[in-house]
Amino acid sequence: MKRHVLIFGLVGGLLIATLQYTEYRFIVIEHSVEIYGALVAMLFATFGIWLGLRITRRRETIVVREVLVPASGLGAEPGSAFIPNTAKQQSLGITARELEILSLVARGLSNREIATQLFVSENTVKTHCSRAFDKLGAARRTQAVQLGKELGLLP
Amino acid sequence: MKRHVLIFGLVGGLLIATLQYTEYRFIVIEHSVEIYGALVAMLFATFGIWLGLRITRRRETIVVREVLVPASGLGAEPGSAFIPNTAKQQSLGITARELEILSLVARGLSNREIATQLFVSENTVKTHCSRAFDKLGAARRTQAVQLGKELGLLP
DNA sequence: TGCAAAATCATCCAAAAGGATGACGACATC
DNA sequence: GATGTCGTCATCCTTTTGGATGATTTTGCA
Repeated sequence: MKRHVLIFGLVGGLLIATLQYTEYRFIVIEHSVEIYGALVAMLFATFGIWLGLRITRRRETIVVREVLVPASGLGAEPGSAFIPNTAKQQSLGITARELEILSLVARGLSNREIATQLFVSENTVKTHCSRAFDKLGAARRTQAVQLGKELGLLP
Repeated sequence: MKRHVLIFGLVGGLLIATLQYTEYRFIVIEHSVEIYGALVAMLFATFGIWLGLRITRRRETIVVREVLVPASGLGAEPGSAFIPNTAKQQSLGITARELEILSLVARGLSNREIATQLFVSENTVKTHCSRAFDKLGAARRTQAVQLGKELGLLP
């Protein structure tokens, strides 16, 4: 991958150099600038396409998908209950309430639904969400959920 | 495919025209030809790469092999790679593309980020999302992610 | 080669979510 | 009593998401 960029820079520099050199030999021709433009455009277009082909060559993927029958546990591991990472929570300064709301977010509830369920206003939910997102470094609720799961804050 | 060639020609023509036009205004600057060359080169290189990436998108051979696995834990098992529940996916009529976008949603990406990453427009992402949500019976992306995980479609 | 499914893109509109900021009361702690 | 944290709520504004719908293109397959 890095090699390609190198080649790219090389070819670019070479072309520029060639351009500068040939300028003094053929610039006398009328409209040669346009011709230059077209030439360079063609060259780099083909090169770009080639590069695109190169770096995406590994598209021929054979995907073997194994289908498993959902016999017993669907997602829920029997016997092992979720244990929240309280240390991480504290180090991030996430309050219990914020985590509670975060877990409801993770369940796919909207702010309004969460507000109804917790008997608070939607604004309050939004505030908690904002603070939690901020502490997690998330910009969206989906991202917050993902981070929360990665950090062991959510099941 | 034909449209791409058209766009190519159009951009090319436009660039040449612009070149010709600007020539009479800035050609007085020393070494502007080189600058022109570099500019045109850059433009067409990016365009070429884009085109290359576009036309070589997605070419995978999917081999669905039905293997019955003693379904024990569908949750996060350390060391074992995630095996998507293709049966469930098919029964819900969720396409590969939709699932692909769904997995990016689950990673916490916004529609715009997904669009950028997959080289498609934001509208397309939204369409895929809508269809996937519809098939999953989800009203929100967070809910879709949760359902997707419960159904074994997402890791 | 022609059809059907899938993918792509667009527009319009409504709802949800997010950011910034201020405020107020309850409670614990110093 | 002053201070600080937490939970609560609000307003204003912007961005993101979602829904509905239609069109075009690409692709896989019979």
